[in-house]
Amino acid sequence: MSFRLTREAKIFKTGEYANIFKEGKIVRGKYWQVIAKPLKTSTPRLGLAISKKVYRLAVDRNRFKRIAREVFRLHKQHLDVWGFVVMARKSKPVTNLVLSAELLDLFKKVSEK
RNA sequence: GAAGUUAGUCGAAUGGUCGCUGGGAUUUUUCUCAGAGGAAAGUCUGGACUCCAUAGAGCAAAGUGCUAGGUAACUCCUAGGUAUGGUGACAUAACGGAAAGUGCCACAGAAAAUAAACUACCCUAUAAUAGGGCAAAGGUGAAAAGGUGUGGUAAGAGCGCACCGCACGGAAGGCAACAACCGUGGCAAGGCAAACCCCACUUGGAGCAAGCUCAAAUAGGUUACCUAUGGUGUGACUCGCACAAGGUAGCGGGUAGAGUGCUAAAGCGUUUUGGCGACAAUGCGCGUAGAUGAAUGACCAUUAACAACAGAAUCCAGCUUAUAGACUAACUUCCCGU
Repeated sequence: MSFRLTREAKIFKTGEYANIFKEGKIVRGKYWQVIAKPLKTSTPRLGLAISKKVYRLAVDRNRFKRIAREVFRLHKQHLDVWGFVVMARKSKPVTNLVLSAELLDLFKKVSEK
């Protein structure tokens, strides 16, 4: 069992993003918003779309990206094979633990929907 | 000891587990090395680099504006001058020109400028006013044609004189800006040039998504050959001439995409020498992120503290702004003790 986050597990192509945005299911939380769609690949895949409009500072955006990657990496064994695009939502600052807990919850919710 | 001024340093550390990006080794999954900042920020200057343009000169536009130096270069830095602020260490400065011209100067005030005369003061005539003299006193304002004293006068006034200030001329000294000092002048019609403007000097444009290389699919261009003793047009017909369609192969342009530019650099540390200094020369050592839907992280433990501002995107030099806390050196003022 590997916790590695390889290139196959990331979304790179513009077309793939557009496809998920167009046809995916949306789940909103307090701090996150996840858009997801089933895939035919062997593993689930992660894409990040943290807007400059939501968090102006690069430091804040990096923090959200890292948390999203970390949560995905540690739990992708238990996730369904979907493409997940993660977006941040504007909120008051909270601890990393709260953020990770909510994101994991959203990952599970979106595939049950 | 307290309060400050200036210059500078650090910006949590160590260990463990799970990861990320790049290089190297091994050759197929392991090992090993490296991996954000003092501002990486704002994109405000100046360069390197790339492409385009370019005979030369000027206009326009923009910028700069005390002096000398430093630098690849600058609107930067250093040293000095002057002015202003501070008891002081020090700090600050768009610091050329207002007798080239234009414009503006709110309110208040008699008057905001070719000066003028409201309340006053003085003289003459007459009564309540007129004519003349004057700018000392009052009041307004950010600003009203030097200040104090003394002589002088009808009252006054640089009208005369002394000191201070100012302007002009000379001038020790200084590379220079400037200026010790000496003399002359009774002394000037304000301010604003980060208002237009004048003077002097500087500047070609665009930027790494610059640019260079490779290069699918589709469409289109072009060349050759084939279908072909074919088709269409011209024509009564034949020859001839012109044109089109399909296929195959080649050529060049070029989109997606990929590579390159891409990190060794006006580099960092240090020795000696020159210089007040910015800095320069010299020897020795080091070899230091390079992503591209974008790495440098998460969790746990210990350290008295769980920490600010904040995340590289072609690279340098600077400027500006943000910054919890900790520390160093020199200097200043005040207080206490010897």
